[in-house]
Amino acid sequence: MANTRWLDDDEMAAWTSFLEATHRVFREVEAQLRDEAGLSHPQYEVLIKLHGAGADGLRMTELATSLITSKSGLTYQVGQLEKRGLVTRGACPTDTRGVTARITPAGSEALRAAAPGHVERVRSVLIDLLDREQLTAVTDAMTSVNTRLREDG
Amino acid sequence: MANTRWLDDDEMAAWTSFLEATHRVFREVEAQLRDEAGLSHPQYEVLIKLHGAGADGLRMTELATSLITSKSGLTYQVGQLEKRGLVTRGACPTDTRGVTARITPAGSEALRAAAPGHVERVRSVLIDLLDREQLTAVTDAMTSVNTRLREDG
DNA sequence: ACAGGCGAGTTCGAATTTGAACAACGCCGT
DNA sequence: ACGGCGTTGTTCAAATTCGAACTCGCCTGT
Repeated sequence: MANTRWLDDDEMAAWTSFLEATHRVFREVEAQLRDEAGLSHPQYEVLIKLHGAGADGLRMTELATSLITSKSGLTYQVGQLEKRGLVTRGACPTDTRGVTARITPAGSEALRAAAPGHVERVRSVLIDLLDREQLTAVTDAMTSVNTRLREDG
Repeated sequence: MANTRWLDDDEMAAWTSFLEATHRVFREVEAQLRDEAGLSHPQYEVLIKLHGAGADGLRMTELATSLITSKSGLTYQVGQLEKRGLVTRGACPTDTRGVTARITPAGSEALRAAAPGHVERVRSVLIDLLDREQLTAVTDAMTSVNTRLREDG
């Protein structure tokens, strides 16, 4: 193996600032959702995806892939949401093995109730702290990362 | 309460790309550390901080604050590292209540062993995917976020 | 039609995380 | 010196997370 290409000052600054920011942002967002909406962030993300999917719902694997989470973790979270009546599980029409998750009216309502506080917190810990130039720069950089990482899976 | 200031397209793009990227990046980094170094990312972060602190070590609370983690979580992780001989806990000279954590030679060695693979993965999932301009833009934006969020803590 | 390989979801056990409660101590004003 | 309050670090129970193993159904080649 080749010698390690250590991070130079700029690279290290990028990594450490990224690390700190993500920890801070997620801590804040998770606290807000738990305290004000009674939802964990993973649960909120599930509801958002299912809401966007409409009446057809989504297969468990599609959901896990798009949320970048483990299959077992998703099974657990969907189970929790199902217990609370925010989500239903149904058979998949085209695949006997498949499970289709759908959001319920109660789930949509929970989302409607949670969204304002959530958005406000997202603003206060990230969006509103950046000017327009920084905002598009972040989007640009993160999109680059996502595009590359989607490829080799 | 005022009407919610919903996110416009650019703002939403920033948030969703940030969300996806952080999930992907952390998933990759954690997998690398677990598989190749037998360390969790939180543990690696503890070792890094203690390594940087030198022989004086760090108080538990200082450590928790700088890692942006909960006190109880840190107690657990330091306990794990202590079991494995990578860290020691000692009384704090200036405060009877205090506990000072220090990295051991074995801990430094574990860090030396883990670092190359870790850095390589950090490069491959983030640093090397950005050009110099994007790199500084990310640092700039994340530093803004950190500076603001450190204030009202 | 059938075997082998692959994919879908769940289950399982172990490890981890969190906030709240707790015991002990420092610090400040009186 | 002392009472009261904020801190420090740990403990606790409960919830969550992960990967590996597993079951069962799809699908391709022969």
